[in-house]
Amino acid sequence: MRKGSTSKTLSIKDVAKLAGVSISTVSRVINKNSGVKNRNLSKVQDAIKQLNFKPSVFAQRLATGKSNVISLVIPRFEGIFYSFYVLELIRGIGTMAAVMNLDLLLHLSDERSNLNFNGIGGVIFADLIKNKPFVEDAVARNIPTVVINNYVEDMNVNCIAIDNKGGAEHAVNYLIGLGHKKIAHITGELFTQAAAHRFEGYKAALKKHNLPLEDRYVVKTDYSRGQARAAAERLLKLPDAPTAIFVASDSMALEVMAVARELGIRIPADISIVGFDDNPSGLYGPVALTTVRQPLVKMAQDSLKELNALMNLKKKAGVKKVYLPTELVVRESCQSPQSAHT
Amino acid sequence: MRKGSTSKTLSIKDVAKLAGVSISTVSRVINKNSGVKNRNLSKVQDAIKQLNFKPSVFAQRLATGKSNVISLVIPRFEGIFYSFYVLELIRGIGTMAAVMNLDLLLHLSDERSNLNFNGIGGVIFADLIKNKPFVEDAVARNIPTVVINNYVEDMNVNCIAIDNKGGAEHAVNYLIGLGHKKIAHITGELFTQAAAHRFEGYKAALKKHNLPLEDRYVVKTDYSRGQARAAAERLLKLPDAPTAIFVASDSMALEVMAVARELGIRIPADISIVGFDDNPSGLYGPVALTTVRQPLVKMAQDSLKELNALMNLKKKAGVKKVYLPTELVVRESCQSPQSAHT
DNA sequence: CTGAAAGCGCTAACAA
DNA sequence: TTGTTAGCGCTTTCAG
Repeated sequence: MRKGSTSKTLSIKDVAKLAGVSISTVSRVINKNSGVKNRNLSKVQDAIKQLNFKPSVFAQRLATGKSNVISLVIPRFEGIFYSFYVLELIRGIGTMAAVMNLDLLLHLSDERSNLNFNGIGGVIFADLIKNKPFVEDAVARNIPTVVINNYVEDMNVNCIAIDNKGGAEHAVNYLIGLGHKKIAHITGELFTQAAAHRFEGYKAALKKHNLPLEDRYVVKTDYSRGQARAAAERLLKLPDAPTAIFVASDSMALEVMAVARELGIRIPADISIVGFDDNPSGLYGPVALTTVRQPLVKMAQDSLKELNALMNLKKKAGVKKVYLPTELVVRESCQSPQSAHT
Repeated sequence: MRKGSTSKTLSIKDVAKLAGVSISTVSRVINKNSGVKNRNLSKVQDAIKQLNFKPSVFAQRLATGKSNVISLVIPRFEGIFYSFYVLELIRGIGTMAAVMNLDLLLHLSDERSNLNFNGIGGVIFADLIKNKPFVEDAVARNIPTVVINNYVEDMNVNCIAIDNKGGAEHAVNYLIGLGHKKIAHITGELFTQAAAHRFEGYKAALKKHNLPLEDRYVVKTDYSRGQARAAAERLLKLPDAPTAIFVASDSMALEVMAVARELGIRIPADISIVGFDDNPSGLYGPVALTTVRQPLVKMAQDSLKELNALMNLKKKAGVKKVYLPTELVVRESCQSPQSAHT
């Protein structure tokens, strides 16, 4: 704790002196409290402008016991930063925080982190790879907390998650409806709930239609394009190759499409591909990718609204746990299998 | 300023009471000050552990006048969030901040933002789209400040930038060395310094080798894949099509390669492509992308080191302005033009 | 409508 | 080696 730098801080006192009023009056102006005579109001406003004064949020925090600063905790593991999703999240939350006049602390945590939520107004956990203990800490400290992108069964905490299972199921049902029977799945990092649930959705859809779950049609990856490429090669070269592949992310799906093209396999004539994310990159390329859209920005915004509500509540409210629905975006990368045609 | 939530804060007093010592002793333990008897030391440590106490950084800030919190300011314009670079930056700075025990505030700013640096220990500005006024404010307030990804000529502020011009020049020189004479350039968003400098590097290389700068070989874009696609189509269908294209970002270069492939144009036999970024995505695909590597993570880390140094200085040091060198990564997407062969 | 004064949680002299 | 106390910059009763 012995580091940092000083800045000869301009204080409310300086403003008061310049305006010829007491510090309380200045405080009232800063806080837009009604009940300041117009004459004084403008004197203070002028002084503030002239000095370019901004109040210290630290002092405000201390005096009020209230905090506008919220913390966004993102687990720091390799894979997470290669995902479309983190950036969308940061963007959504960052923008919303600015709108709501909240200060956003960004914490990239790992199991060795020492997060200090003391004085923090609220916390958003994005995913829950190894940081359940931090969530417990935040909850124990009575700090408004919401977990996103992870439906939390075993803790009494608010959460907003994407219905990954439903989305995956929907996608695979769609393929089945098209007539596909040999449907492969390229998973993401299965220790993330999202990837695990997508896998489950895949299995559920197969089961529902009495299609067998075949080991050789499931390839597990870490979400990287490299592993997606390897997975695609493996699947496409199978003697009894699948006629459709459900891929756990768009960026991997794009890689799969690239591999197919290189192998002279036509999309969607020879193979159908469905991704997950609705990453704008999927729109370009020769064949627009059919995918599952997840409301990432909505999740980000909802979490902040929820947090804000919690922060303004006096009493503890019961926790809310929600799944946000996904949407299948049908574009050009799927069709009925050839065999079903000819 | 009237929002936020309270958390009945556990204070140093509670620890003191439980440990049976005075608050100063507790403070000494927290700050690892030597001169606390072992017996008391462990009593306090036990109490801290038992209560799960963490000191309030706000109170610490107020008492010491020093701040561990730094602010990362990123301009919020559409394009910036589609870039590889922002994520790398956040990752680099976020990780480094954790290591250095600094709290990282994330500010997505636009011209209407009202950034309050009062009490902030230091600021990093990533890029400088429309927020020069904020930089001026920070500097005026004597807050340690460093600007990254933008070489600032007209302000007395530290900056660390990538040598975009040199990198671009190097890339184009390489193409020229290979025998190319008809070299096109797809730019990024030219109001970013990076894109502008890359364009300048392109022009400088042409000029140096007495190659004409042809309007029809330069296409301006916003860095998006969509516009890259349009640009590629336009260039590749030109009657007198270029034999090489220098593209201002890897993600756009990948799109260009995709278009070429769709058009039956071989890479690198028919056209050579060079990107910029060293985005790992460039490694996959049928032809690995030759590109210019920019030390983004180093830039992020250096900026934080620099900032930390500034924060620990008592006196103002002279400002440092540096360009970080790039590196041409030769992979498979370039070769001598056909005409020069046959 | 305005000012004086107490206090938020902590640190840093200063005393003891 | 430890405790007492005066602030840090701000908000918020409570008088006036």
